Amino acid sequence: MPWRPTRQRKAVLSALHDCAGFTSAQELHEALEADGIPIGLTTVYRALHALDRSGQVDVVREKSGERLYRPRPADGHRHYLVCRDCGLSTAVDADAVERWAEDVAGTMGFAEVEHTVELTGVCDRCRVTPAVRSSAEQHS
Amino acid sequence: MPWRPTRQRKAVLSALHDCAGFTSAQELHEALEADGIPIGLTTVYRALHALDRSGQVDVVREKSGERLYRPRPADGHRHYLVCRDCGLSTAVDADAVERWAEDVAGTMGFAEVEHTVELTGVCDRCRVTPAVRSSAEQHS
DNA sequence: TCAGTTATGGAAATGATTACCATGTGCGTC
DNA sequence: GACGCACATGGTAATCATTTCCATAACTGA
Ligand SMILES: [Zn+2]
Ligand SMILES: [Zn+2]
Ligand SMILES: [Zn+2]
Ligand SMILES: [Zn+2]
Repeated sequence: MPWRPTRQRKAVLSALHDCAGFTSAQELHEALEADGIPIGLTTVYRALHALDRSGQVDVVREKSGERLYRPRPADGHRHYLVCRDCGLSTAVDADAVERWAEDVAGTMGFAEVEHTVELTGVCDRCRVTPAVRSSAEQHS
Repeated sequence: MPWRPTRQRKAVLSALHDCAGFTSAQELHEALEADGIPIGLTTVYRALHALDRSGQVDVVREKSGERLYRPRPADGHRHYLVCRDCGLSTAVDADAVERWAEDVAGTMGFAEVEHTVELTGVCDRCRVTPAVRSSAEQHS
C-alpha cells in the first residue's frame, strides 16, 4: 500500500490544519477551491479517509450524520467538548473514560473494544451572544 | 401537540420491544410488514422520531451513519456495549462517565451539556464462532 | 522511453432520511 | 348519527453526504 504525497494530499492536510475546529469534507473542498487549489471532492474524501485510517485525524459525527474532521494532536487519542452553537471545540482530559472503557470491556469479556465519546454543550460566550454555527468563523 | 395512540404507533412500539437489540427504522418496517401489519416507512420514521423526542428510546449510530433504536429501560439513561460482529448489546454501568461529563462541562463553563458514549467490541461468543451481523437473529 | 502501478476527478449511483401533499382517521360537537 | 377540523398516514419525490465507476493523468522504477 504505497503512499504518494501528492499535491492534493498535502493540500488537504494543510487546509485541515488551517481550520480552527472540526471541519467537514465539503467545507474543506470549498476552502481549497477558494484558495485557488483545484481538487476534486472525491479526492478530498479519499484523503480524509486515508488520514483517518492512519490515525492522523479525529472524526466526530454531528446530529445530521455529517462527518467532521480535525487533525489529531501529537499526544494521540483525545475527546472533545464541542459547542453546539458556534462549533468551538476543546480537547478535554478523558482518562476517567479511558479507564472505564477498559474496565467494562474486560468485565464483559469483549475484545477489540473501541469507544466513541462526544460531549456537546453551549459555551460560555454563546450563552451571552448566540452565534450561528459557521465553518468560516468560529471564535477561538 | 396531541398524541393519538394510533394502530401504527402502538405497532411500532410493540415491534421495537420484540427486538432483542438495536434495530433500524427500515428493519422495523420490514418486520411489521412481515407480520401482516401494513404501515408506511414514513410513519415508522415519524414514530421513532417521536419516541426519541419523548425519551422512550435510546438511539445509537453505527459506522455507516444508520440510526439504531432500542426501547429505553425503565431506569432511564443508559449506555451500551455492542458487539460489532453479531449486534449483541448489553447495558453497562456508566456512572463514572456520567460524573466525568458533568465535571468536564462544569470546568469548561459549558451549559446544557449532552453526551453520547458508544462502546463496541467483539463478544466472547463471536471470537470463537464468527457470526454475520443480522437483525433477525442475534444471539441473546 | 516504456510499462505498470497509483492517483485523480467528473459523473452517476447509493442509501438513509426528510419533505410534500393528497387522502384518511379520530373525536368532539351539534 | 352526521359534520368539521385537526391530526395522522403513506406514497412519491427530493435531499444530501458519501461512495462507486471509470476513463484519464501522474508517478516510479527499469
Ligand atoms: Zn459557542
Ligand atoms: Zn477515548
Ligand atoms: Zn457477538
Ligand atoms: Zn450517559
